Amino acid sequence: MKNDDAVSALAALAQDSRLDIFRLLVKAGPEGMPAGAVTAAVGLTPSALTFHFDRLRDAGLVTVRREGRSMIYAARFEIMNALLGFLTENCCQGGTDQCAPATCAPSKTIRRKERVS
Amino acid sequence: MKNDDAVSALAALAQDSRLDIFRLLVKAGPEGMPAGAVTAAVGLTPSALTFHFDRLRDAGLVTVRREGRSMIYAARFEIMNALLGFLTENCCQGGTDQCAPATCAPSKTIRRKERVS
DNA sequence: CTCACGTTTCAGTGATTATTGAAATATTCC
DNA sequence: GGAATATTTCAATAATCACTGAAACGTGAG
Repeated sequence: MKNDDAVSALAALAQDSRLDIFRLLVKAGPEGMPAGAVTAAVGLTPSALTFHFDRLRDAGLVTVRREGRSMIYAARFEIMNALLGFLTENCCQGGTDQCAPATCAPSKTIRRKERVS
Repeated sequence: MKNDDAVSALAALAQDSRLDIFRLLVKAGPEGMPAGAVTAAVGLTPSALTFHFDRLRDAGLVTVRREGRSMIYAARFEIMNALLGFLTENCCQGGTDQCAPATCAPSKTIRRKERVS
């Protein structure tokens, strides 16, 4: 992942509603979910949603496909993964073990106290 | 790390010059480096630099201290770490192993030629 | 004290962002 | 075909952003 790609991915996630939207899509898994369901969940107008989806899509973080009259959006985990890789590399070049590897696999095993939603 | 903190950290890094600046500070290590050195490296005016430093500082990603007439900026690795943790958690909740843990520990093995001091 | 240095503060500017509401588009059902 | 549903497109608007240049501030040197 190049510098520019990282910047657009970061920019795509650097907004309240958009981060919410992406988290929803991550929870929805590779199948994705229809735009309407996201609209209902985050409480924005449909056109505002389209605006945010476009930005996420430009950054490569989501895909979209039509299914009947619905548009199904889905997270692209590979890109999110690439972003994490980029950040980890750029965070850890100090060489002084500042970034513990433990930080990066808390999803299933370790449960932190900072569970906020 | 809360949702809002993540958004400001992401926003702080979601900009070309600022990402460059932060990477420089990461390379500089916990000691940090004076604002002037950063100015010279990224080619912006001093006031533009102050603008970006402020944003990074608001997000908690850097600290600053005075040393003589210089202001020494340094990356806060703990915050970057917290951001990575937040993103990893929010990327991996799909439960389907989409985010391999392998992505997260490339720091020590690979050494680049970009040794600058 | 005065000067030079390194950096910040401030006012101003053009570009981008998030949002709204109305109209247009695509699809299914009757 | 016509109505209903799901979503996008478009124009407009207020807020925020990145940047510039001039002035101010704090610090050390002579």
